[in-house]
Amino acid sequence: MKTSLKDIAEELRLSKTTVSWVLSGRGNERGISQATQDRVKQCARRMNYQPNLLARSLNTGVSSTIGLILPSISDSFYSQVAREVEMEAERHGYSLMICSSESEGERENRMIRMFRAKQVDGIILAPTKISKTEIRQLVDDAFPLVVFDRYFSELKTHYIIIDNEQSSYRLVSHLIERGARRIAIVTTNPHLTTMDQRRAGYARALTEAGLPVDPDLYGEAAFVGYEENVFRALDRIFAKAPDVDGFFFTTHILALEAFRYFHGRRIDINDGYGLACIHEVPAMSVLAPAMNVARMPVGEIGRNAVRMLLGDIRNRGGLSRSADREFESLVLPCELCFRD
Amino acid sequence: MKTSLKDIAEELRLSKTTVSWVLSGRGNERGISQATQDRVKQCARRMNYQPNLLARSLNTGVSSTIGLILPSISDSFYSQVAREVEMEAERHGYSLMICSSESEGERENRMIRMFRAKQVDGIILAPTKISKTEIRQLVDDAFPLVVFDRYFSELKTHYIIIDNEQSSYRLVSHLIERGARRIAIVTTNPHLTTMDQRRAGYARALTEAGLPVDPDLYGEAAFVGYEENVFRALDRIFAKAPDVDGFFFTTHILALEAFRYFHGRRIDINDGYGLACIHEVPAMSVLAPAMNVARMPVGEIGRNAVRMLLGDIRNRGGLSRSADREFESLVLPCELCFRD
DNA sequence: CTGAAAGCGCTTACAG
DNA sequence: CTGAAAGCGCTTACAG
Repeated sequence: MKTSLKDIAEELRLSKTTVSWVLSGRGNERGISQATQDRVKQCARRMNYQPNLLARSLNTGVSSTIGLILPSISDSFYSQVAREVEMEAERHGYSLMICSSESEGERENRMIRMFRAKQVDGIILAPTKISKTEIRQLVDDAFPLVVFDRYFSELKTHYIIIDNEQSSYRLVSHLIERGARRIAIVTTNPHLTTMDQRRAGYARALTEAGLPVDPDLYGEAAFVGYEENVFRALDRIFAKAPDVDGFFFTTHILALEAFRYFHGRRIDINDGYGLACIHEVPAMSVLAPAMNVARMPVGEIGRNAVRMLLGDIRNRGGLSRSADREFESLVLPCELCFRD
Repeated sequence: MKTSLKDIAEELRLSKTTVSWVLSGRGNERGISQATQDRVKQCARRMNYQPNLLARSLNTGVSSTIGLILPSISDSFYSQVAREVEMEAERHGYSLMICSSESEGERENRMIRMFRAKQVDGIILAPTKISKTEIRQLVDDAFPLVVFDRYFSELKTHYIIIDNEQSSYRLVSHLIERGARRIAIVTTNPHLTTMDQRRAGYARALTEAGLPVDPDLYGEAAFVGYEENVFRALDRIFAKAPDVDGFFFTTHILALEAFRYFHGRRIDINDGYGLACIHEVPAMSVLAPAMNVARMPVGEIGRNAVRMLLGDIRNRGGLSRSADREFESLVLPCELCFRD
């Protein structure tokens, strides 16, 4: 049998109150005699007492748990963020429930409801942006929430994103400096602000350099079945713009898939092409030593998300749903690595 | 304010009992009039009622939550398993708490205690094998537990591993068939059974083919700081055995690091070397099209872990700590992809 | 210095 | 057909 406070109290012929004070470390504060404290602690150890945190949470209204919802746990970017969030949360005494929305709006809604029902103290979320009914509900209820990677301009939330436009701009500008004139962009889901901003940065770099933004150099690969889509997009680019001399990939996944394409088509990408990509994976430095990358600040994202969320959690009830709540928006710069 | 059963009961001048029956879907079973049921459901919707699952769990002793402890969430193998576990758990109405032990024994112990305190119904664990005090406690308490990736021969638990010896044997045998005679092994943490078995498979393949197991062809890279360690190990192999004509990497991480080495040393690994590796990452097929790989059955691992665990959870109390409990040990085969 | 009691929000025998 | 009551395992005013 599991031992409870009551068991210890009965064993020692004390009240649950006393046992509770001692075990929660507030024995001195309550002026409980050292002798009693020792007896209680020893008995707890002997009976291998472990507090039931569910009961504590039900009583205090605090679960010391935060919920993290990711579009995909197995994606390297999100799993790195998850790691940072977990470490930082643990440092503050919080543990983590993790769910994957699989980029499905309805799943995301379900996860949010589930987390609330399980009484998490707050939620960190990389939204799918497909359906936001439950997110809106969180906002309305002033539920502690931090959104990252993507955000909603029309919703009042804390959010953390990277400087998509600026990083893209600088990467592409670098390619231009290095002599590229016909730079293709390979991107995905353009309806996401993230991707839209990256495309905008690409366009600005070209325009500022007096280069045209040529639709023939635009490659789009829908996320579902992106393997073939990347191939198709690249085939189209090479057909319509055989003079292409640079590639800007808006995600690491697209870049990796492109490498497979180049390899299959026997194109030596490391010769005569300017290359740039958002987010880095270990293999990249071998696959394309000359690839210029914008490194996602996963540590900053994770740590800041937890910091913001805990700030909100502490303030709960205080400001609560007042309209003049302060929302922090963080636009983190990527670290740019120029390699060619 | 959050609405509770009591709020609905008062609003409708019913008892909490009635409301509870209706909302838990057992209204008909309890013979509650349709009219009342409708009123309750409508009221719940109107007041945006969400049950407090903590309270339910405290009452029923079931949290419908399972804990997953991984050596590292951001490693592609573990994060893929996490994804499978989450999907399968969700299918059965369970949610997931995830922690990373960072391969530290004490951290692992802390995580286990925390999960128990938070009343998870069971734990799935890829152990660090460093300190196992809490794991032993789980076993003693007949706490639902499934161990994967590594296991303890001296501990009675369910476990899931892959056929490390056999897969390694077949990979290396394949290299031999293809003509390699001086095959090096690059491995890590030899005290882990996993790695030991892989080394054993390598040795058996050589021995059966009448080839010597040459210490000069043995490369070991400790996990901490493995970047430099891999480099050092490979330098040593090339120095002592310049006639090396094949490489067997016991993990994808080692292989990726080795590619960086080869690239730095300007060695064309795709020419004249037999290559094999356990676990596959997307980049590999581009980096080394001729790499033979054993694919980890992440789906099988995840699904079976959940299945075994749920079996245990259902039986709790029944067999409980009886010594004649049945333990399932699953040795899953890897899918072998021969590419050269 | 210690304890009796109420309460967190549910579920579930038991009673009528 | 519906309800009063006890209990899950804690915490915490309040009292003495």
